[in-house]
Amino acid sequence: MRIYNTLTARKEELVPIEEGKIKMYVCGPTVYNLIHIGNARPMIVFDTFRRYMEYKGYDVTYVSNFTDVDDKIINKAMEEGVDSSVISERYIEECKKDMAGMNVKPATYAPKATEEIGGMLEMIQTLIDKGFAYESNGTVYFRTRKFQGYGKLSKKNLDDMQSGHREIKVTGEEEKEDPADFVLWKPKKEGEPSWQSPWSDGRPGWHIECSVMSKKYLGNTIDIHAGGEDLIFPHHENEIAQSEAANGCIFSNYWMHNAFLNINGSKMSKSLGNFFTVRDIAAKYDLQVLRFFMLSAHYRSPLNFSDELMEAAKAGLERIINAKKKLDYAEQHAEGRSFFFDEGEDQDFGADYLAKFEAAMEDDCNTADAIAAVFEYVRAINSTITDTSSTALAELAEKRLVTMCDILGIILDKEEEALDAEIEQLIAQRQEARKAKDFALADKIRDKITAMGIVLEDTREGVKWHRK
RNA sequence: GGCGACAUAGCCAAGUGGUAAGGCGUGGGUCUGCAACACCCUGAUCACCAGUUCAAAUCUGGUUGUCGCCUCCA
Repeated sequence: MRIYNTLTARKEELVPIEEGKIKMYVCGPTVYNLIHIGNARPMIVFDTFRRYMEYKGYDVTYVSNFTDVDDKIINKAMEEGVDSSVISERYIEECKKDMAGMNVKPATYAPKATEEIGGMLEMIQTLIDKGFAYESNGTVYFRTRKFQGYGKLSKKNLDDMQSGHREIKVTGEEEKEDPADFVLWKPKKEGEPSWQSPWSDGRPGWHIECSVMSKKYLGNTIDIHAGGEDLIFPHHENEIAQSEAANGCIFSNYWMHNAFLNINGSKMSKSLGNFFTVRDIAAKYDLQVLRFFMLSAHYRSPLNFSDELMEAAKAGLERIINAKKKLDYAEQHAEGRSFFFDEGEDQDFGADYLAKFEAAMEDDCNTADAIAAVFEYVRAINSTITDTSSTALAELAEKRLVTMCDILGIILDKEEEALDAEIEQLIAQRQEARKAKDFALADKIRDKITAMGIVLEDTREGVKWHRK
C-alpha cells in the first residue's frame, strides 16, 4: 500500500514498524458542540483507511481522542452555568451517536484529555529537565528554537514566519522568550477546571494532550498520525517537537491529512450561515449518504458540499443498494444450488472488479476510483445475474459486493423495518385492483403509499418497495 | 509578505508520458397497464500561452483564476 506522507511530501510504500500491525492516531474533535460535517470527513476517510488495512489482515490499533478541556468548552459551560464536564460529556455522547450513524467504527482507544493529565505532567517535566521547556509565572512554554527539526512537517522555518507574524498581545505573551514558543501548561482563571501541578493549578495546552495520549496507547514511535490539513500547523508541528524532544526518537513515520470540506464553494463558518452539523444532515438523509458522498472524492482533494451533490450521492448509493436487492432476490429464487454448466466462465465472477477496487485502495486510499470499480461491478451484476442464475453464482456475486462495501463502510441491507400492517394491507389491495385491471384504483392506492414515504417497484417477480 | 494546493464534459470526479474511468443529470430506445428498477445508446481533447518529446491532460516555464495554511479550527 502506498500512502501520501505529508512529512516527505510524496507517496511512499507503507512499511509498518511491526509486521502485520498498524499503530495509528487520529486527532479527534473538541467536544463543545455537536460535530459538524467538516469534522466528519477525517472520521470517515480514516475509518475507511482502517477498514481496508483490517481487510488486508493488519492488526490495527486505532486511537482517536476527545479533547474535553478547552476554552470553547469552558465558555459554553459558563453560558449554561454548568460544570465544563457536563458539556464535554454531553457532546461526547452525541458525537458517538453521529459516528454510529456514519458507520464509523469505535476507536480501539478513545481517551479523554482530562483523564490523561498525569502523563502530561510527566512529559512537561521531562521537557523542562531536558531544557526544551521553561516556566514563567505558572505558565510553561516550549522552547521552540531549541528543537532543531521544527518546521519539518509544515515546511515552515521560524524566521519566515516571524516576518509575516501579526502582533499578538495576549496576556502572558510578553513572558515568552520567543514569539514562536507555545504553551504546555497554563494557570487557571477563576471558575475554570484545573489540576495541580508543580508550576500552578491549571490545565494543559492543546498540543501536549495528543503527544501524551499517543505515547500512552501506541508508544514512542507510531506508524501513522492523521487529521485535517489545518492541523499540520501548528498542532502537528508542535506535537512532533514535544514528543521527539521528550522521547528522543521519531514520533510518527507517516502523516496523513485530509483536505477541507467546503460549502457551496466557501469555507464553512457560522458567520456565513453555511454551517451544518452532522445532525442537521441526519434529519434529511441517512448518514450513509453523507459517508458515500465523502468517499466520492479523494481524501486529499477539497470537497464541496451542496444539496445537489447530496442528491447525486443518494441516487448513486441507491443504485448499489438495488443491485444488492436483486442478488438477494436471485438467491431466494434460484433454480439450482451449484453453478450451472453455462456459468462456467462466471465461477470467479467479480474477481476482476474486486482486484480493481483493491488496486485503487492500494494507491493512497483512492476511494473515488474504488467506487468506480463498484459501479462497474454493479453494472456487471445487473446485466448477468437473474433469478434464473444459480444460488452459487448469486452468492458469490453478493459476497464480493458486500466485501467492497464493507471496506467503504456502506451497509447494503440496512433498514427494511417491518411494514406497518396498514401498508401491507394497502399493497395487497393494490395487487387485487391490478389483477382486476382497475388501474385507476391501483394508482390511487399507490399514491397513498407514496405519500407515506414508500416507493413501490413492480417487477416481474413481484412488488418490491423501499423507503424514500 | 511567507508557504502550499488546485484548474478534466451541465454537475461531481478518477487518470500524472502513448490518443480521456465512473457517478448524477439530459435526450432517445427496450422492458412494464403506467410508474419505478434494470439494460442499451447519447457527451469533453483535459483554463490559456510557449517549450521538452516520436508522443503530454500527464514534464518544464509563464499567464489567468480559485482555494487553503501562517491565529482557535477537521
